[in-house]
Amino acid sequence: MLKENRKKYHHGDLKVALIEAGLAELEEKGLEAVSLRSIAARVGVSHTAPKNHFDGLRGLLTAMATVGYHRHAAEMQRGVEDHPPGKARLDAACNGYLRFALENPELFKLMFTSSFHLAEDPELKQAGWASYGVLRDVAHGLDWDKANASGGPWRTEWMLWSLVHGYAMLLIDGEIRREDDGSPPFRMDEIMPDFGYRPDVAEKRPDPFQGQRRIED
Amino acid sequence: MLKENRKKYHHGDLKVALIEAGLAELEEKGLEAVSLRSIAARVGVSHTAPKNHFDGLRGLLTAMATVGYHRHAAEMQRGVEDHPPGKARLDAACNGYLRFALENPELFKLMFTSSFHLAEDPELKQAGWASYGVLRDVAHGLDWDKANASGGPWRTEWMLWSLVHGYAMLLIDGEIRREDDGSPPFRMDEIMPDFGYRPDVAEKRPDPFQGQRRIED
DNA sequence: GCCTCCATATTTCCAATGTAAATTTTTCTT
DNA sequence: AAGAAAAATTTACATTGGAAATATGGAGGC
Repeated sequence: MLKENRKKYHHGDLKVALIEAGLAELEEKGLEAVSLRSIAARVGVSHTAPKNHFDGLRGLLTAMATVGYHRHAAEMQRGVEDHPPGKARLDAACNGYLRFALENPELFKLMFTSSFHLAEDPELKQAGWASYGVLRDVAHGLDWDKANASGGPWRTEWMLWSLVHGYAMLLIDGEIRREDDGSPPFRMDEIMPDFGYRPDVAEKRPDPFQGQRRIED
Repeated sequence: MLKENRKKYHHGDLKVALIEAGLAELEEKGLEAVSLRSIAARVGVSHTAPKNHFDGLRGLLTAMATVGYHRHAAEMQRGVEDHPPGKARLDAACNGYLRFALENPELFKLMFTSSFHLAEDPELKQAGWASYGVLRDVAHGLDWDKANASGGPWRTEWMLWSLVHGYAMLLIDGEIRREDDGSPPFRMDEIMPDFGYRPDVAEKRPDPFQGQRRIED
């Protein structure tokens, strides 16, 4: 998937090996503790070997974040397909969003902290758009703000995204936590307001990405 | 305010001087680029001088984050006092939340990234609670989820906090942005749903902080 | 006023990190 | 087979956070 055209050099597929090792180090040690040298050592190459494949540490983290967005999108999509359009599908997608964030907290923080990666990287941007696109698709037709329609066509999308994202962030960082243990996993409907599904507005909104959205490159 | 009892040693008030220098460096260079050495150099002391006042870099960042929470709470409170309880007051507090985040993005990220500071620091926790308390107070009596009342007594608070916090995070990181420039500042009511104010439920909810909330120490 | 004590700050040193440059090794092309 | 190109290593360097030993200067007792 991320493999290069040429097959076997000294290492074989150092690029993907570094990404995988980086992802492992990331969740083991945390975002602030990952280092180029430890990732390289994990793969068994010298600490300057990654330079042939990535633009420094930031470049490697960018590639890792890109993989993160792909998995993020897949995790949302997982629950979506089992439900018809409407509230159930929205819940499924949001629970996927939360599930990914809580199971991959360091990767999630990496994805959404632009100072750690190269935010202008085309592949990263595309993967991010694709991930947002999943959420956007399930929000399509859901109207949260019937009573107050000002604020532009993306208002509901932004509101929904803000809600899920903020909940994920506050949970990851420990700002929101349950007192009692043995509790069930956090789910989106714990804080989700009552949405209405209005098929009559389902076709009225423009696509801000204009077909640029796709998972695979 | 944060000044110590003793007044003038070699430097005078190195502790607060370091915090102020740290806050300046933070917004100038960004969260990932601040260093103990550069902060110490800015004040004009050796790079190990901070060790007498803080537990390493993490300790200094913790003190900076604590100041950040105080300012955050003050910024929210600023708009609150001009409005009566209800939607207007809520909007004012949330706009304060957003304003602070957008004007102090690096400090905001520091506050809400536990891997950068010492999350168990008592002063930090207290300041964080105080900040949340402002938001909680304006949410008191607002009922967002009339139709669906499951999820515990903090459901509306968590929902509101998630919404504001997620919007702030996505704006700071550039995930949400306007296409056209010369645009007005982001405000919360752009994504805020229609709240209802119900004085009849205003006294029913327990205080999870039980009086621990206070701005000044 | 002098002297001791101790908080404060400095100097020195060290390991770890990211990056650059030059060099070596391996693979590909012709 | 030979030269070119790619991949990886070696060496070097500046910066960082932190530890340890040392110096400094004010506070309080006499």
